[in-house]
Amino acid sequence: MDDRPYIARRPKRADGRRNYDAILAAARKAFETSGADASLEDIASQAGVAIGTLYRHFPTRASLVEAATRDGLENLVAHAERLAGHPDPLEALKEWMREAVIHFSTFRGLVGILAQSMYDEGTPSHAMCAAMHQSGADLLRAAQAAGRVRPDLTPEELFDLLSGAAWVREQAASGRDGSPRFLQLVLEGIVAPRRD
Amino acid sequence: MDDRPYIARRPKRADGRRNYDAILAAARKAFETSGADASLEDIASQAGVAIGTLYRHFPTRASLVEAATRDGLENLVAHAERLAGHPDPLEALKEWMREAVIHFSTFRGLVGILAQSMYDEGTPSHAMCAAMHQSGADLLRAAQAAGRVRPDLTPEELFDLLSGAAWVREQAASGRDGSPRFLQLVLEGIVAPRRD
DNA sequence: GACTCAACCTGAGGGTCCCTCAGGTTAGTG
DNA sequence: CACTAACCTGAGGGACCCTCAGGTTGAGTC
Repeated sequence: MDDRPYIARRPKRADGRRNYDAILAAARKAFETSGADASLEDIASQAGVAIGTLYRHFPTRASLVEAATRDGLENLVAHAERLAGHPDPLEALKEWMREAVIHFSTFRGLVGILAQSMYDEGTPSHAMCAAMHQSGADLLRAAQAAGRVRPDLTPEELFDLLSGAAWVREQAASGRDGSPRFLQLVLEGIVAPRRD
Repeated sequence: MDDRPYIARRPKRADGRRNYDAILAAARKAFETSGADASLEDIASQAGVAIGTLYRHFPTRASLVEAATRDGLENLVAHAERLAGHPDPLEALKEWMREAVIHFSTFRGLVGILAQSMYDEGTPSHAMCAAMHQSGADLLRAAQAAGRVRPDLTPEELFDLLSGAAWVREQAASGRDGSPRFLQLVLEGIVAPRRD
């Protein structure tokens, strides 16, 4: 009947809100150190709460991930709006992409979830991803209109490049990090070819 | 004492070889449909063998993955050697990269394992990855020597690009597949800039 | 302050998967 | 045919997942 994705809402009762916040804090910490497949039972016990309580507030792992990353992605969208008026649309796009890659690789496994959510409605993070898609597409279009980015690049391709860069960054989290270089190469690859 | 990675060897006794092969065949099928984290117990039962037998031949999941993908990666290295004499070194590099991306994304989760193995000795797939690294580096160097690829690109960066492309391909396995386009963009991005 | 009840919490428990290991079986050799 | 190293089995303990029956409590109402 109602197959909309479950988006965790901050509950109404005081004890509910307390636990919700504690779980979220524990989850952020656990995701950071163990990746998106951190043990939910560990998170619950770290939050000082029984496992059933965690499931009450966050019925799926995806809904917990969504709640844990919502702020960061909201900031990303907000930043895109600020950048919309930038005098140099290519520079604006580049800066946004750099920031996006960092957010996408906040913890191991996140970029996979986001890539999944991007085109799969019925996923908790889909709404946020759609908003980001919009932001990225706008910045891209502006840079293309100014003739600064190859005109055949689509927003979907842009996000593939972004996701790839974020994945490389997340892989390299421990050790050699080639991701700034990766994005650099990608960026240099998508600028409009100079006129002959 | 001996912390070399465990590489599965084809066993000596006839029953051992039979089971080894059956497990490998079942594993290939399971990885293909369920990804690298397919259930080992399913694989064992699919092979008509008890779980202990699977662990006897393949003490770790990584060793099973290594055995299941060894052939494909060996082919990739062999292909590189054949391409070494290609008249157009850029075309040779491109073709090899296209093939590499396909092999890296044989099943979901493989490219992550390979990226891990690339710089982590003590991993079953490390030997194969090192060989591939060599192959790729040779083709890259040749294309650079011919002035066809930007000279500042390192082999490590090449493999980051390849892995990123493979990851995007593996993500999109079900549905929209942007991977040929991804690699295309990358390839166009790394060619040497035309002289002014 | 007592009452009410929806919201909330708990943790036992059944399911899946991981990996180990003690004990039984068998292929191949002399 | 006897011997043994190689091989096989599957029970079992541990981690994690997720559900649900039953108990507790915050907050509104009188």
